[in-house]
Amino acid sequence: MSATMRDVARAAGVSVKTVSNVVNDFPHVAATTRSRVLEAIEHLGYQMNFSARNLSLGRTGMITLAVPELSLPYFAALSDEVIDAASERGYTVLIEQTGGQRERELEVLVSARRRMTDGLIFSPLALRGPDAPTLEVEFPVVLLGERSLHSRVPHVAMANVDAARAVTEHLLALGRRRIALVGTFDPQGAGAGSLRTRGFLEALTAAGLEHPPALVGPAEAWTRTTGAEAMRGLLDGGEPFDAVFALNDVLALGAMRVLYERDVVVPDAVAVAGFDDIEEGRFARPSLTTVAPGLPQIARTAVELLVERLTAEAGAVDGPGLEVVADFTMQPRESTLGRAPRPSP
Amino acid sequence: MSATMRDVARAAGVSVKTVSNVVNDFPHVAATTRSRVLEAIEHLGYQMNFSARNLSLGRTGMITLAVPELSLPYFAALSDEVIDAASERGYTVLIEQTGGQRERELEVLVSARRRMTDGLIFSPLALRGPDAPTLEVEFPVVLLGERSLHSRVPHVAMANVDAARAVTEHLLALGRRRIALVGTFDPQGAGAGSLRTRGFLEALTAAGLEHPPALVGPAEAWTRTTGAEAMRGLLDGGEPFDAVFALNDVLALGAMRVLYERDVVVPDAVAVAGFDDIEEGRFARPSLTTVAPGLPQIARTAVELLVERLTAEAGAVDGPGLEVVADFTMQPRESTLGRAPRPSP
DNA sequence: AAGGTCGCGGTAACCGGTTACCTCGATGGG
DNA sequence: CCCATCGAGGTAACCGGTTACCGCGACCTT
Repeated sequence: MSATMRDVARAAGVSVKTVSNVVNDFPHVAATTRSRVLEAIEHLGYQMNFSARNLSLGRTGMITLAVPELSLPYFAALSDEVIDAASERGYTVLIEQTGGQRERELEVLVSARRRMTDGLIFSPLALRGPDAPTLEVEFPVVLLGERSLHSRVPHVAMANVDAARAVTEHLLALGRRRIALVGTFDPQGAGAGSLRTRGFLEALTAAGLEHPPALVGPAEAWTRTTGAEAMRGLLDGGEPFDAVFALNDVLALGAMRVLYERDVVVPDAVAVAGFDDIEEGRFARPSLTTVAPGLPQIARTAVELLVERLTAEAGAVDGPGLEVVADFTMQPRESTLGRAPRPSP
Repeated sequence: MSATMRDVARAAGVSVKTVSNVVNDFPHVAATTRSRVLEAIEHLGYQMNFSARNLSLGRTGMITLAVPELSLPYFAALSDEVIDAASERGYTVLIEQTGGQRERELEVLVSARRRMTDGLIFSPLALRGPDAPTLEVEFPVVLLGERSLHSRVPHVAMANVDAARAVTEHLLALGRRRIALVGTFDPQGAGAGSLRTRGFLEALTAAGLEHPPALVGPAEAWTRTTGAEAMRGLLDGGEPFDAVFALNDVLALGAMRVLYERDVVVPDAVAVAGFDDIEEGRFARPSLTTVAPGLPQIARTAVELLVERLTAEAGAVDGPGLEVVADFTMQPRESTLGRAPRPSP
């Protein structure tokens, strides 16, 4: 079908080695030879066969990014950033959707598809401590999430506890005292939700407050729909509250929608805060107070760490469970502060 | 490093052909032989080398999906669906972001990275009629968009004109007469925006109305931010309007945000409608009237058409510029209808 | 002028699968 | 009882790159 390196070599009157030297920008090629080869390539419309190169080199130049679901804005934004960062380093990204299901998350680690790539950036949702040994695989892995899941694999983490505490302190500083939590209440776990819940409880405790169990709107999956359901449950439960901390932004947006439907004014009656700083929140009505977890930094760091391991000399030993924690930034907006006063014209 | 097929063959006391027969589920393998091979595979922890298989087969089992940007909700949802549909057919998806820039869109067609995959599902934004010849490539391509761009490549299109006419008719039926357009006004072009604009103008014309040029809020890129800017321009322009048709949902959401900031009540003073039916619109305040372009159908059809071409016998000639148009559905919501009356308890 | 060095490029083995072609033994029909 | 047929599995060429190793001429050194 299409031309091979041998064809090019023949056409240019050189050997395949020389052609290879040219296409790979090797130094020792005479200028005249180089141009002769390039001309032959142009003439024949030669395109390198990547499967052959990959087989020869023993690597593919691709990495897998495993996320729960692309239609969740946070993961779409994450993928966007990872693709760009990887692209800058010459890597191509293959996205795997796990749906946040434990079974599918485990499969990502062993699937045939994974073997087409050199390494894995993994954002697990359902994996628990006991699954840690499964992460002991023979290819480089970088985890997005806390080290608590596994101590020997590099992690890029958010400051979940600190950021959640900051958000909660923000609500407390505004005088809110009965803060409902939207999301799974599981302060003992190791996932992002558990850590954010811990930060939330820490802030309450520091303020001398307790958290009544009735002020939890449970949401297993983190979507707008489950956020809405959780809020309906809270409102129907009858326990009064003057603020809501949702474990992420889509939950918060789902909750805000229900508050609107039930004529509960935000933030006058109930202040709402989320987590993630997805763009949607900036344009919501009211705009959503949240915390930016440093997504660009997270994506770039993850790619850097992975590429570092991919290109490491055989002798290079990776450090003892490296963990990078990204910087976070509070984003106070209308859903807690209220609407900015309109300048009178 | 890791075991090869030859190692497995040796361990099982058979030939590589037999191992290959086993792993590929060939029929003529005796049960005892099969189990012996499987045992050896298990024992050695054998994993197939995909680069070698790909080289041998001349295909990779991967397809490229080229979209403008993953952080745009519509394309995130599209990617989600395409990945799942491809996965069901045994294909892996590699996502390429073009940023909607013509240069990068053209590069997708020739880039080294593309050559790692067997085919391309392409959602171009900036390509124009003159670029059509570039689409004449030697690998299968399925375009998302109208056939107008190129007649010999299969297309999966939305009913852009009809759907936009339907949305506009909906606004007209509600008594709105001065409808602003948010997005690029270019009824002559071939892109989605132009087609939607045509449908919009058709509906106006049919109602005996003209469209004053002042009622255009231009937005080159289709994002919340540009939608907001366009709306500011419209409001500052002073030309009164009682409705807005935004060429897609994120534009509409950006516009609604500005209407809120300027104390313009939606839909009482201005009704707003979008296009795409992204989930965000269902949870917006007010919820966004829009039209669902049949995204799942589009994604599945595109994958089907591409896979069909990838697996086609050499003799199979593809039809003369196949075009599939997905079904659309109006989604009237609060941004045009107003808030549903609360049932009194 | 002989030997050394360096730049340039050729030859062929190798990466790890797939598969055309072939062999061999068992079964069955005449 | 012999040969045709068929199922099972072996052998080796091939996919198209990379690269270790080697040869050769030109220029430099002393």
